[in-house]
Amino acid sequence: MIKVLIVDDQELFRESLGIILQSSGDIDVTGSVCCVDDALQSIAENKPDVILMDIRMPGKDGVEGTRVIKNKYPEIKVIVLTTFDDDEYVYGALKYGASGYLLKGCSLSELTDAVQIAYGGGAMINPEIASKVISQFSAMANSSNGIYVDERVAKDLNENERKIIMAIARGLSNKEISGTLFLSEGTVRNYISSILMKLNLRDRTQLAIWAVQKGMNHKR
Amino acid sequence: MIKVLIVDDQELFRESLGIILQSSGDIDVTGSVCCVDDALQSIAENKPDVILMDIRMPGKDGVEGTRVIKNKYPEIKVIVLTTFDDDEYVYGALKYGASGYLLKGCSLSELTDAVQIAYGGGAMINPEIASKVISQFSAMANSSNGIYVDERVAKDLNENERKIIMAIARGLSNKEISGTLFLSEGTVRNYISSILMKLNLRDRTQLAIWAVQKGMNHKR
DNA sequence: TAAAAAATATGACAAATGTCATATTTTGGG
DNA sequence: CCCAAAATATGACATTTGTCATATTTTTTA
Repeated sequence: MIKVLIVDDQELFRESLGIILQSSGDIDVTGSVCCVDDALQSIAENKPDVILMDIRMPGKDGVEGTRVIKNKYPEIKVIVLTTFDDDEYVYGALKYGASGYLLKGCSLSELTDAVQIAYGGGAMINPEIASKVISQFSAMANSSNGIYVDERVAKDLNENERKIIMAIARGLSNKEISGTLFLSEGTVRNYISSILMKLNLRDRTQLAIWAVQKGMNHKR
Repeated sequence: MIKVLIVDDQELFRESLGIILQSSGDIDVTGSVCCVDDALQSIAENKPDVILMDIRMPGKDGVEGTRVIKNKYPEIKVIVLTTFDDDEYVYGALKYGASGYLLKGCSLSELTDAVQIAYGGGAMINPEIASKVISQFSAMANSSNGIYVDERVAKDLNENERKIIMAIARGLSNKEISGTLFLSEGTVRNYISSILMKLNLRDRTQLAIWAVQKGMNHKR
């Protein structure tokens, strides 16, 4: 029996999904909660093998949830449930080690397949999503490469900082950046210094790596 | 009818696959060739919708093949066939826009599904491979970012050079690399200097960017 | 408008990086 | 064993990078 926890803020969806899965044979739904915090509680109690996690939720969203959970329980597999137009979330969740990505509109058998595949160490990605991943994927900041940046900090970088990061991620030197952005070289250096401080990185190379993985190395 | 071209150097595999697919109903195998060059010929004649391409082939391999074909015929879908331990190739092919990645050991129905999904604009990735993609995927080198390295030169980098590049792509300093690879810091610097020369790049940041985009920033 | 906040700049400095010429050591044929 | 090639090392050097304290300028706002 594979122990499964469902995390979704819509009670109706959550409960009915639970009932269906439960009746599908080799799946044991050990919990069904509405948010990440409740999930942590339930995990501690029941130690599920696989977690089905909605991506859009009030409070911590599924991406954050995946991060928190995989961080604390790396052995638990997380399958992310999403609607078709949730692009922004896709890469984040994969980055944190989600074992799959399923459209909410998938069939029951696809879902149970995904649970079993995830349980076995594989990953299931809906074809529709896979093509997005392939075409748009830029990178995963995978903690195994040592470059980790707090998303919240990354979020409130201002316009200039972003421009400078993009420039670095395209391989420009300080002098070139200075020329491009019409700032003195010293100012550019100061900006970089402060960016590195904020993101807790050591040098422009680490910054470039992070930025490339975030797909920030493209004009437009 | 979906027109399919098979590219694989093993004649037996290629021919039998062709026969099976042909008999599966809505697939029309318009060609079955042993190498990329022959494939280009066949494409010109038959304009297939989907190409099944082996990854290991003498001459141009499947990655190069995907690149060449997608470059000339972006509308043709390429599904890459691989064995389980072909990690090195995976990211390359996806980068060039492959519409799927299948283990050669997959079932016939998985294969026909994949063809249909690819034809419809989706992408099919074997669960086993998907998990690798998720855990190791690093980035797609999109030529629009200005860091270009001659593939032929890149190909004959030796073991140590690769190790150093990987280290740089993970954000390590020269001192750290020296410690990791048991070389003196000076030697590391010399290596880097020569790598930069070979690849025609200016500094470690550009090298890191390139390497990350090639997916070289992961252990093992 | 005056004060406060921000953006931008400067210069000094230490550390890291990249280049080069030149050893020294290791290794694989012959 | 010897030699030549390779891998590795060293030191000197110029440049770039990152940090910091401290201006100067511009913008915002009270």
